[in-house]
Amino acid sequence: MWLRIDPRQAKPLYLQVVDGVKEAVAKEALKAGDRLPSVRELAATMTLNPNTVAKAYQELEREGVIEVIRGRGTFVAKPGARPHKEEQLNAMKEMMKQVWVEAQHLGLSTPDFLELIRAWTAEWDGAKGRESRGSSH
Amino acid sequence: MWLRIDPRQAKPLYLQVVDGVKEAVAKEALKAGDRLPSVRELAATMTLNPNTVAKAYQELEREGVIEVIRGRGTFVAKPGARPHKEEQLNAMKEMMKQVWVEAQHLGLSTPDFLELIRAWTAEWDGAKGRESRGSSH
Amino acid sequence: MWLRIDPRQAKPLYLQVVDGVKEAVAKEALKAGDRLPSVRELAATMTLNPNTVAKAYQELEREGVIEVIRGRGTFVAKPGARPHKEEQLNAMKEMMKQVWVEAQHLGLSTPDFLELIRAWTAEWDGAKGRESRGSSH
Amino acid sequence: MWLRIDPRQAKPLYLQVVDGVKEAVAKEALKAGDRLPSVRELAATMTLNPNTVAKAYQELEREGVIEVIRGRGTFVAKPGARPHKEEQLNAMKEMMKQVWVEAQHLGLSTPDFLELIRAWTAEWDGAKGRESRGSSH
DNA sequence: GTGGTCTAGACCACT
DNA sequence: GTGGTCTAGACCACC
Repeated sequence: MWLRIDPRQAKPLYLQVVDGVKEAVAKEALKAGDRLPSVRELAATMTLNPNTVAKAYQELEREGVIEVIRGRGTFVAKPGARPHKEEQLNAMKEMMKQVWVEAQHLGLSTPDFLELIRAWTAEWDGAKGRESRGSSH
Repeated sequence: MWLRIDPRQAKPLYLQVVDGVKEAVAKEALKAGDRLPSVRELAATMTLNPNTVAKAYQELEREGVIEVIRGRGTFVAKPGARPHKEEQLNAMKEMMKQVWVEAQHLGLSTPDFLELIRAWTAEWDGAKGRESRGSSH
Repeated sequence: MWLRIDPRQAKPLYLQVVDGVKEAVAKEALKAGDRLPSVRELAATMTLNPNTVAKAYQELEREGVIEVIRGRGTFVAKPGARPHKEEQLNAMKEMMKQVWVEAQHLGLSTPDFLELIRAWTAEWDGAKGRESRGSSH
Repeated sequence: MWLRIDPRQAKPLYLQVVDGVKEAVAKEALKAGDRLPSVRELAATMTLNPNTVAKAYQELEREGVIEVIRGRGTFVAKPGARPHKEEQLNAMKEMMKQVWVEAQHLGLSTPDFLELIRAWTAEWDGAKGRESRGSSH
């Protein structure tokens, strides 16, 4: 399964679902057109409240990651046509700044920092397609 | 002032203070040994409740960013001797993964992604010392 | 009840809660997976302010003694995987040194001192499981 | 010098002085009849406020560790004749219980725990007389 | 003056 | 229902 939920984490459950789906798509464990489990199915297999899953799906749809077709199911959307590009770039920069601040406090030099990121992205890129059983977290 | 608080953001106020101080230290707008405003002062200038500031300062002390000297005030700690290095590296990787996932969804290629980060870090590194005004957030 | 709070003691109330819970876990009056009273419940039964209990619970979570599951409650964590082992051993040694200093001032010989500790630990070990009533404080 | 003060520690400065003197006496770096520095001297060499040192000396006198002879100075008291024996034994047991609780949380077995204490006391006993330049803390 | 603790009471997000 | 955050205002120990 391309999703792992841990109720002990501080991150809200619905957000874990959102980020988990997005990660699966990024790692190509889920591809455009793939069908997602129904709200009820996912809730059952992950032992979540259906409301929690529904909220996650709503958020994913709002971000343009998935498409809900009434009566047919839920599908991974085609890339492109993502709304809010501007917003998301800003959010990304903000998150990136936080990462950078942490790196400074850990005493990482800029070259070491960039090299670390290069290695990590290589790892994640390498995981593409290979069913997303990821080393991290 | 090296701190900007926005009560409309979703991020809790005390966390904005924590991250703001850490960013100021990373950008060297605050240096080891510098005295921070007292809890009451900062609360007044930022129009926050003193308890909110106190909570932020306690968190910063736990992370080893600042040192509290009873009855005398709060000071930026010397770098090095930061506890929890392992955990913080893991947290950093987790955050970085999220950034990477977002980048994938924005359709950024890995080289473009790395170049973007390189440019951002150059910008932040360049801000060091220059009293941290501008560009961010 | 496995907790006794005395507002006349010098020790802060929230710390009494923290230490009380840790003692209950050590004496196995609380076991891994057991649910703790909710913040409001404990506050009511102990006639404390909910904020005080919340602060204690947060500290216990930071120390890895309990786990908070959002919207569901608070539970005793599994042992092992306790963070900060090193620091805690140092803190233990420091406290132990204080005990030893006191013993010297009371004129206890080292063998007498060790025998006293042996007896006390036997007493506390013996209390395990037996619902933690008695002897203490 | 048999005293080390660190204003960054959470422990109040006057208590650091109290405990430092008691430790020096326990380790026989200070012996009965030895003259202590005057309040002003100690305050100057330790860069403390004289009020802080005075408070510490008062507490030490209350506990029967030192004797102040007006016009002559302050001296380490003879052992025996310590007041509050009962109290102090209780306090010791309470502190010891805390140490034991921490040990339980670190997963130490009772024999390991006792052995650890035996080793530590041997170390401190061994330091007696040798000018108290101690490994710990 | 400093930070630390505590109470009271409110609002919110999450499940 | 749960815990998390925030405000307001008080008291205290320490320096």
